[in-house]
Parts: sequence; structure tokens; C-alpha cells
Amino acid sequence: MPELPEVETTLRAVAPVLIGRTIESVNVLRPNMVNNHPTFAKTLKGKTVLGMKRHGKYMWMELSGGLNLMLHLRMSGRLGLRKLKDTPLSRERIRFEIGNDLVLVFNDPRTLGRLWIIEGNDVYKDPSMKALGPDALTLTEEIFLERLKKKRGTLKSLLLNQSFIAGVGNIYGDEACFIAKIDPRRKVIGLSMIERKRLYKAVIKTLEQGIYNSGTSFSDFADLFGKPGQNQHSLMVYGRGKKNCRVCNMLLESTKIAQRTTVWCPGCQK
DNA sequence: ACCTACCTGGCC
DNA sequence: GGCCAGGTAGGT
Repeated sequence: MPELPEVETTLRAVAPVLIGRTIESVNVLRPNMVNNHPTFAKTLKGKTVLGMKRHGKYMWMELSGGLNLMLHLRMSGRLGLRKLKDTPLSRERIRFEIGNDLVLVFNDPRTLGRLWIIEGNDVYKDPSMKALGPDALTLTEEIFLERLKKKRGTLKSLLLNQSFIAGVGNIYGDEACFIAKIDPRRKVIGLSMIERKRLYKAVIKTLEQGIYNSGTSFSDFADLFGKPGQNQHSLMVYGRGKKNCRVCNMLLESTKIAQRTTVWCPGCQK
């Protein structure tokens, strides 16, 4: 589930809690979700969280000792804050004891989420970080247009490509195309300058709205304390295939693009 | 530009 | 039982 708005929502909630705290112990319940198990837990023990950052859908803790702990929620991961005495939730995969009886929990039904340690101060030397395009939220129109000029292929595929811009996924990609009034099946090369500028504004607007609504919650996403986001109520096309368009009432169409279900309105999007 | 694998769980 | 799901990586 988590795309940029959900990761940002998570980060805004968790950063103030974590910064300044020390990781007292780490319990890895799913070894395949971390790198270098079993030294992972040992390396983190006793490290203090100095800061937290995000780029696209990746977030990380800057730790004392010149380490960074990267977190990627992938499809169904989320963070939770629990008390030591609370009964563990059924899908807790990694637990961090952070003092004052508090436990930071990485909860992930599908276990596709990943946590890994990067040594040194530069997280961008990491292969997956190195491959990322600019963060979609802080992207200027000038840079967006410049990067778009060099690309070809199908619009929806490009929006999903994290090396183009980082942070857009299947939900916000479809929503951005709707807001821009552009058919997601279009070839990038055929987009007019007016459409390109509309697309830029639509991407930013869609992501900002997602953050404003504390993310989109279908089944898994929730904030630190289990409260779901509200953006699912504002979606125009995602998850609405064969339903009526909220603007023109035509039936929404859907197909697969880049192996992902894509929904659009044949009336509103040209 | 495809395809598959990684996993679990909900829904039909 | 089969299909679907917010993502990424690795292969051809």
C-alpha cells in the first residue's frame, strides 16, 4: 500500500517519538526481512536515533556510530508504537525496544517489507538509493519537464518508475493521470507541453492531498496508533473500475499496464 | 518492455 | 481452489 504520502505520514508521526531515543534491543521475528541477520540486531543495539529522513518511498533513521537504518514498507508494511506490556499484534515482524516501556513495531502481513543497515553517512551509495530519481514532492516543474523530455514509453509505466521520479505508486499514479485529464495508456512522447505541465501539477497535488488526508488505507495502512488514513474516500479512479466517474458519470475502464491494474475515465481523460 | 519471484491473507 | 493486492529486484 504505502506510497509517498503513507511513508510521509508515517515519518511525521514516528520521527518526533524516535529522535533522541536509544535502541535498547531489537527482536527480528522474520530474518528474511533484514540484511545481515543475525548481526543486524547486535549492530543496532545501543545506537541513538539522531534524525529521520525520506526519499520517495524509502525512509531511514540516522543513527549514532555513523550508521543509517533504511526502512521500506513495500506492499503491506507499517510502523506501530506499542507498550512493552501490550500483547504483540499478530503480524509483528521486527520489534525495537526504545526505552520507557515503548516498542517500535514493524508490522507486515505479507513480509515483503525490508530493513537494512547502511554503514557511513551517505545513504545514496546504496544501490537502491542510487537508482532513485528526485523525490516527487520536492520536484520543481523545470526538473520534471527536463526529465520527461528524455523519456519514452507509456505514461503510467513511467510514473511507476522510481528512477524517473521517486514516490508515485499505483494509487497516486492513476489519480494523477485523472487530475491531469490524460489517458494513462498514452505514450509520453505524444504529450503536449500543456499536458506535461498539467501532469506535473497533478502529481504534486495528488501527493499533497494524500498527505493532507494522512494517507490511503485499504486494508493495511494505519498510523502509529492504528488509526487509518482518510484519502481512500477522495479517490477518483483507483479501485473504482466499472464504477461511474465522480465527475462525468461515465463507466470507468481498467486494464493492466506494467502488470498493475490501471483505472481511468474515458470521458474525462484524453 | 516484459516476466517472475518474493509472501500472506481476503474475497469470490 | 483461484485471483487479487499499496512494491521492488532480478532475470531475459
